Amino acid sequence: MISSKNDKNTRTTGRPTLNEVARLAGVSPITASRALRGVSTVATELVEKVQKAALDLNYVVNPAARALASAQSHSVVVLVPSLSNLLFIDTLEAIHQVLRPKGFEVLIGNFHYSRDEEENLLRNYMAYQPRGLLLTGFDRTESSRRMIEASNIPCVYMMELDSAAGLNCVGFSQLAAGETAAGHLLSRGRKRLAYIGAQLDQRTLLRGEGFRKALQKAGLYDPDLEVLTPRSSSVGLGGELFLQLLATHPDVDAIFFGNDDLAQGALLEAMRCGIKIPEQVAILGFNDLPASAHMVPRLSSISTPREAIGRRAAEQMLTLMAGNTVAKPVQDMGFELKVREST
Amino acid sequence: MISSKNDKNTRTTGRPTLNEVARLAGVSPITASRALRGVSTVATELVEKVQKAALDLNYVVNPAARALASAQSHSVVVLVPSLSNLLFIDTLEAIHQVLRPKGFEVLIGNFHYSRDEEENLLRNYMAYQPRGLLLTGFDRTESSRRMIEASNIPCVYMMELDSAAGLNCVGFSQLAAGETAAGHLLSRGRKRLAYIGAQLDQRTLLRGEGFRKALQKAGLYDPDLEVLTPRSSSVGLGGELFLQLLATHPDVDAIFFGNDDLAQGALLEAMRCGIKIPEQVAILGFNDLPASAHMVPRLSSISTPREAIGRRAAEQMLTLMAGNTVAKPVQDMGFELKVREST
DNA sequence: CTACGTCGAGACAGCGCTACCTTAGTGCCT
DNA sequence: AGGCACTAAGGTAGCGCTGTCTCGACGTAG
Repeated sequence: MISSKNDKNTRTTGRPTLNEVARLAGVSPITASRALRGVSTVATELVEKVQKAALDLNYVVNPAARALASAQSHSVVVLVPSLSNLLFIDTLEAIHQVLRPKGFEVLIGNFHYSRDEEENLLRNYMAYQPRGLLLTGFDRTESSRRMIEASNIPCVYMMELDSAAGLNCVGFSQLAAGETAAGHLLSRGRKRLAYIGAQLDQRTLLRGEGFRKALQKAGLYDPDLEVLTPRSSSVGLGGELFLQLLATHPDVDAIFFGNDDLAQGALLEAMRCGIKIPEQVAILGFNDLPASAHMVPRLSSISTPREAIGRRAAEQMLTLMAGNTVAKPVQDMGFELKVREST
Repeated sequence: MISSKNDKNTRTTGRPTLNEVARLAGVSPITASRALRGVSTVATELVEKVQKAALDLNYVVNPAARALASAQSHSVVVLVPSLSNLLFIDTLEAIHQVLRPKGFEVLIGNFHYSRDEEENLLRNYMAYQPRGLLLTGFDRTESSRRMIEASNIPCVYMMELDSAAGLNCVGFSQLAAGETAAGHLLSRGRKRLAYIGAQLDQRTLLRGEGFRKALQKAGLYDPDLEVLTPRSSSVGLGGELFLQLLATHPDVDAIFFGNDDLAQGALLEAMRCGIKIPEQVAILGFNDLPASAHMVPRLSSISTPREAIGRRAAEQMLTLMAGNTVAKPVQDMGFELKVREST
């Protein structure tokens, strides 16, 4: 019944199959499969023969067939809240760099800082039976959480640590970053410190919280100087909020911005209006985006290890996907205060 | 032999299958398949029954099995030269927006402006038997070209038009953009016009070429005022090149930058050094990045339809993947000169 | 009332690969 | 010397889905 299948069946892909490789190498298909996957129980000599045959035929596995037979895909889903500020690009790049060489396909989803959209993406991407999930932060819908739980797919959380309870996560303490920001501005002798944050994602809020706590401790907290808006972070918005704040509170002498683009916008508006930075107002940014060091004056900022987080998270994911547990599931990658001219 | 498979076979995914949906709906598996795919030869009544059953069971197709059986994946590969300036993000987003709702999976590859890396990505991604290729520009290795040709996979080229010969492409004329830039600066009465470009990708070169041609026509072309560097485009680099050029050619009175980040860097350095923009030097950018309108002075720029290009390219791809030919394979999406304070 | 075309539904088989089990072969202990 | 654990290779079957062929039911024309 197997005999001759020499007719031109249009259902095939036309590409060489593992069977042909095996035939050419003079081994059974299953041995060829094992040889190419690097399963240990194949003699070195045979492995070489198979590899040569595969090369000769220009063979590449059919991922669909592999996924079907093994009930496992080779894809890892990464969900990020935004691509349009450069924050997550570095992280994504690093993830690619680690995962691609190991044969994993990276599926990127952008949920635009929307919990519902994240849930949607999650639901959609679950269909691909991903081997792993790389998620941003801990703030998500209950359904999302249940879906992740129920799926039993290894999951690494990126960017935050503050609410890591027995989860695998790689990031830094957003709270501590906020405290550091406050500490730095206080050390400059400032008394009227404001926080301006946009997007209002969990991380922005946590940074604000850290900032607030530090100010409370110093007895300098004023809720009026906390400007939060759900609008999305941008240079234009930064300038706008900066001017608004100064108009209503002319005595403000330091501002911590939740993201560098906001701070950059503030610097530009300050220049336009002749407001002296840092003499009148000290300005501190967050994330240390590439342009920040070139602003006038050069923007002080808290530099975040975005690339390192991506790399480490991907490495952790590899460990988890191999069925091992991670020795140190919570990885604090820290952050670094870059003091420049604006403070 | 088929009889009872009631034992817990670990090879299954554990998710509901089409068979179970069919059983619940009281139809044959193949009918269920057709019903869910929207194949026309199924009675409306049955379609509804199947859809209800699928919903009840929370059924989602197994893409691997589908791909294997139909010898067709549902993935589309998009290769872009960079993610780290915002250029291609808008395009990618638009592509996602069009392709995802149609059930296509978007695989993103970043080739970092390297032809070899693009070839590599192409080779790797070919293994997934993508249904379509969305590529950036026409400048690639001969092997890449052959691979694309041989694969017989529909392909849409984005961003450029200038060398579109019978290919499907969506973009705008980079040459014309360069000419427009020159025309604008000339209309401001400038005589010593420079072009500063980085990265040296095909598009940057084409814009330079358009710019040069226009200057030659005006009899104002000076090769010394053409600064090209393979270094990657950034705010810092822009400032650096700007200062260098002014140091060696203090008489320059207008500069067209190949990308806005370079121009932004120039504006910042100019401010730092007290160089009056546009009085001493007019500065024109390219791409109209979000921050440009907020610079001091506000940066004039040529705005490019990045989002529209992505959308249109994806739509074209849908047409091609459906087996149809595109009525208008070359789509010129144009560009728009935004005149602001810097010129 | 019969013949024929059309259309909706099902049976069958197979896409390319790998999990599982079996078999053959090796060395080592009792 | 026989049995046992262990390793290396192969045989078998099936992952979940869809392309293709087949069959039956229905409606219309002669």
